[in-house]
Amino acid sequence: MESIESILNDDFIGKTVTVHGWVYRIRSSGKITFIIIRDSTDIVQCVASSVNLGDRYNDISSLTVESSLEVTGKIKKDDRAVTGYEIQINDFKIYQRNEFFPITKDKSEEFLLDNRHLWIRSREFTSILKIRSTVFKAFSDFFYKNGYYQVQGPMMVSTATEGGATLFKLKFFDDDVYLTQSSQFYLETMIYSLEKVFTIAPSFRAEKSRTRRHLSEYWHAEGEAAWLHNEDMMQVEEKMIEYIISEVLENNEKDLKLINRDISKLENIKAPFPRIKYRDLIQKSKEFGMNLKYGDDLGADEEYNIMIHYDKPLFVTNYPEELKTFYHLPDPENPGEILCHDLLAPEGYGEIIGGGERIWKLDQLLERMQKYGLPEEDYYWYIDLRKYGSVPHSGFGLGLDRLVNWICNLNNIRDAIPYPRTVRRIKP
RNA sequence: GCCGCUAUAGCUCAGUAGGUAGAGCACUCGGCUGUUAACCGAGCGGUCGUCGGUUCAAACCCGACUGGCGGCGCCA
Repeated sequence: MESIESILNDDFIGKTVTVHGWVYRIRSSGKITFIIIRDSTDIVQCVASSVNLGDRYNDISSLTVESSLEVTGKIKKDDRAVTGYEIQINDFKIYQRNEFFPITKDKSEEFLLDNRHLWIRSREFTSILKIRSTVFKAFSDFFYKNGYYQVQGPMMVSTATEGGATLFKLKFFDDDVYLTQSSQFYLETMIYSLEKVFTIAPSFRAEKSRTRRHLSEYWHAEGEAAWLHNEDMMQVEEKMIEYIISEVLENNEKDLKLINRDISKLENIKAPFPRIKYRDLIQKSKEFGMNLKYGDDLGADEEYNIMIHYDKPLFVTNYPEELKTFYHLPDPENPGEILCHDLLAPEGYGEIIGGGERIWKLDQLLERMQKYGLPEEDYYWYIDLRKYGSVPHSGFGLGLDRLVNWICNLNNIRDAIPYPRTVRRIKP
């Protein structure tokens, strides 16, 4: 048995091969039928003729799209075939003869989402999922290569990380628990032994967001490292993004072409990435056609207006403390600012990473928690980390689906994940 | 939470100053030995999202509800 990709070259001309897969297209003209067969690697045109197959010809010429089969035949080079070669069928085995496949050439967004379990077989989706696979692998590989350990936190938690309003609540025996929004705090507990850790885990946000860059369940890649400061962490992240993209370029060139991605834009993504302080960005906002004042948060429109001017990702640092949550370390040199960073992706995509240096001194953390009205009892274990051998440390959270969305230049984050969960979509 | 758009055949869509519902694709049958989401002929296919209102008459006008899509806020 050969993969389709492996037989599409001149070495196989004249040889007899067997491939198996699914009917991608089928066209019949009486005594000759063209069947395009698809497997996970590629597609190939196969020719069935009544002269070769005799009585069995009708069995194969009447097949329907997505029926599964195995064919054996000799390979011929032919420019008329979609991938340049074709198989002259002289034997075949049908595994399943389908009723008609529901997805045809006309398709609405809603229909395709309802039939996502079938739509993911499409060539575009297959390529996106291959790229996504590379992104996940490259993320892990990068951190393994840099001495990080992979760890896992719980998905069911009793406290919020970001804020109270966006948690999914569920019953846990007699108690209420929440689905995690971030594994950050649990990663922080592990740096005191492992020093450098990362995780890939789902995070859940009950925000009723109706946008093309939000999911209710998304894949969160997080890292946390002892002894690193904000700038150190940014250097790790830019190398990580550069590595992931270089791996995609190396392993998925065919897939990027199939989805019509402009590869030169990705080839340009090399560290270091530019950095700008929030207050400088506010000053510069007029150049980007906006009139922002200090204290304004960067919304989707602002990120877009900024990032269409950059061809590399951009770090925005030193946000005012009011714009971010309680655990960020205040900048001793710039009162009112914190040592944090967001990474905005180019081509208008916007935020893909949020990170920064964490407060590591006990009194400072308690003071900030009080300001935010957070109950110390619920966070006793997080507070304990500042009592026993506390050290400076930094971390980040990356939205892997957002990264895939950008790398594939997709229009909607839904198409960066096989089964998107949004406020309006829980099936299939 | 707020704003906008949308719902007609299995799928994509048209439809009318309010008067018995239409095309393409898919499917079935027939034809075709070089197709490229083939082509030609015939057939099959609808309680026009649901409920209510206006009217002699509603897919069409009005209201409510439900599903879906997009935008904002929030974030990754």
